[in-house]
Parts: sequence; C-alpha cells; structure tokens
Amino acid sequence: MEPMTLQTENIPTPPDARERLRAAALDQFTQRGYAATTIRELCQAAGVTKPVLYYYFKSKEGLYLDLMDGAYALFESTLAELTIYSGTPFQRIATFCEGVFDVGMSNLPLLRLIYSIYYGTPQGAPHYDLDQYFDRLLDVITALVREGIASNQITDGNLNDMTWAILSCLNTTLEEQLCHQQPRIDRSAMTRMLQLLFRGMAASHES
Amino acid sequence: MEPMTLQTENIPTPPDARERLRAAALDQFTQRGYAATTIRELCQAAGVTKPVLYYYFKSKEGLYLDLMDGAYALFESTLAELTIYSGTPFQRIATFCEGVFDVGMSNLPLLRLIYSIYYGTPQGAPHYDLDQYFDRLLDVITALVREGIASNQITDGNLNDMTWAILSCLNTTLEEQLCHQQPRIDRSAMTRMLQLLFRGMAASHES
DNA sequence: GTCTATATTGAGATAGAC
DNA sequence: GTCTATCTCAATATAGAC
Repeated sequence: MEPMTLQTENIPTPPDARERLRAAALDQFTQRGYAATTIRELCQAAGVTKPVLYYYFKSKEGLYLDLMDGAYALFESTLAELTIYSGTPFQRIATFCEGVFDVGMSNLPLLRLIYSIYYGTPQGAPHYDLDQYFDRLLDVITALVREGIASNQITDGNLNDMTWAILSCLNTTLEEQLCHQQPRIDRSAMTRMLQLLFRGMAASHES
Repeated sequence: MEPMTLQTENIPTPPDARERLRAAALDQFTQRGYAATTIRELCQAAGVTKPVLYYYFKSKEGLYLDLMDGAYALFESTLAELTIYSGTPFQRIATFCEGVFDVGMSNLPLLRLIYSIYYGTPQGAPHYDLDQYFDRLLDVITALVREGIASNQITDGNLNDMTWAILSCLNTTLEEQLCHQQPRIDRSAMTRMLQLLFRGMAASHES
C-alpha cells in the first residue's frame, strides 16, 4: 500500500517495473534464446537494475517460468472462445483453425517463444511441458472430426490421420509466420489447404 | 605426414580427434543448445583437451559451422537420389516424401539440430541460412505437382496451396519424430495423410 | 599435435544502505 | 522497492612446454 500521491506530471515509464521486465524478457528470450540472454542486458532493456529483477522474480528461471505460465493461461482462455461456433463440421474446423491462427498472430512474440522452446533446445532453461498445447489442439480437432463422421459428412476413415492432417496445415502455416520476413503462405492459404483436405475427407454421397 | 608405425594393439579411440569432436558437438548442441554447450564438457565428451578443439576448428563457432556445412552437403547429395523414381505423380510425391522422411530418420540427431536452429533462437551462434532446405523441398514438390496437372491427373487448382499442403504433412510428421519419446504419428500415417490430400487434389474425371 | 597451467572476461546472484 | 558495490564462479581462449 503506497500513499496515493497526486500525479500531475506525465508518467515517465507507463507500466510498472514488473511488467517491463516481462516484456523485455519475452523480447530477449525470443530473439537470443534463454541461455544467451544476460540479466544485465535484460534489465537494461527494461530500464531497471538487477536487484529489481531478483526482487520480483527471484531469478532468471523465475522470470522465464512466469512468462510460460502466462502464455499457457492465455492459450486456455482463448481455446474456450473458439469452440462455440456453429455450422457444418468443415466450417467449424476451418473457423477453429483460423481462430487459433488469429490469436497466434495477435501474440506473435509469445508464439515465437513457445515454438523456439518446443522445437529448440533446453538451453539450460528449466523444463516446461509444452506438449499440452498440441494435446489440447488435437482434442478439439478430433472432436470436430468425430462429429462430422457421426453426421455422415466426413468419410468414416482413420480419425487420427484426418486430425493430424488438419493440424499439419495449421501447424506449418503458423511456423511459416515465425521464421521469415515475408511468409510464403498466409491465413487464406491455410484455409484453402484445409478445403483441399476437406475434399479428400468428404463422405462420398453414394450410400 | 606422420610415420607409419606398426599398429599391433587394438585402437583405443577408433575415430580421430577431429571426428570425435564433431560427434560430441552434434550431441551437445542438439541436447543443450549452442549457447548452453560449454567447450569444457564438449571436449570431455570427445575425450580430448581444449587446445585440440582450437587446433582443428579454431573456435566454438568454427566447429558449429563445420557441422552445418556437412549437414547441408548430405541433404543435397540425397535429394538427387530421391527424384529418379517413376510412377504416377501421386506415387512419386509419396515416394519422395517417404524418402526424405527415411533420410531424416537415419540422421535424427542432425535433423534435430537443424530444426532446433531453424525454429529456435540464434543463441549466439553464427547465422546459417536454413531456408535453403525448405526452398529445395518446395522446388521438388512443386515440379511433381505441376507434372500431375499437366497430365490431367491433378486438378488445375492453386499450385502453391497443393505444394504447401503436401509439405505440411511431411514437415509436421518429421517434427513429431523430434520432440516426443513416442511419436503419435509415423511414416505410414504420413503416407495416409498424403492419400487423403491426394483424394482432394485428384482431377475429377468428368471433362 | 597434444598437453598443463593460466589469463581474462563476464555471467548470475547478493549484501546492505537508503 | 530500488539503488551501488561486490562476491563467486565458470566460461572462452591462449601461452608455452613437450
């Protein structure tokens, strides 16, 4: 509880030190990697001194884990919003993938960090389970495909194959946004790839 | 030119120091990442002392670049072998993807290193252009799809979309082999995903 | 070509004043 | 809660003998 002082002057550094450290860490971990990021540069970028970091996050690892926890919380909170849409199973799958894509684009640095950890190397960073991201996506897509099969709109083939083929398109499209100045495929290309796939998944109406 | 001495005893450390350093570097860079790998541990794993590394590779960076050059040379040499197969365009695409998959599996640590650098972070490692891997794969697949369109076996749709959809299946299947103890999809699942896609790409024979 | 020993630097983390 | 100053340790790299 700090005393409420009148703040007539404009605020010099808008977010508090804690938030600035988070932002700087996201930036540095993503661009240089965990091990290559030094606390000195990180604090300098955040405009604070080293003891401030240790005060709020206890250590470099603590700051990292705080970031990862925040990212997963964001993921889970948005997943719920993306499963409420209606339409045919194909439409719902496409809408879901597009929604995940959009959320990823709105949080590109965070997405970049997650991918760099997932496909990257530990770099001395503490372990954080990232399989749960893929697992949750698989859950949702599998459910949607299953619905399509149940309603005879999707051919009764290998559920797993269809789910993974869909996820492949989403996954590769997301990855393409991460590693290039000018991505060679975008959101609409992903949608069209899914349409191609849907054509192969559609139940042939000759029962 | 060292004097040819009779070697009656069995060799204590089969490959020479240079090769052991390469193997140890591949292992350590992959498992811990470039920045987190220390020369001390690396040399210890290779059974040599630090000056030996500096003698052969000049620096940690030099050893890293040597590894990356070797990897790309391997990639190019195998690509040529994978484009000679015959059959329908669909068969050739599937065979090509399976061949790339197989080569990747035969060189899993190297594949892991490349992916970890590509989707990972610089980690202080010198830049190495890895886009060429994807570019070359796109070249080959695009050519095969184009052939299929020319022979009226593949629908005359968006060439780029079809190419990327194929690459998505290959890419995601490869990635799945890297990050899990027990991959959830394998080579045959990839083939089946491609079949699904081919069904959506096939020209409808009603001209 | 390979060793021992060491120089040098910069990292993560903390003590203690304010 | 934030600072200055500092501790401790391990990293990269090299000198110089053999």
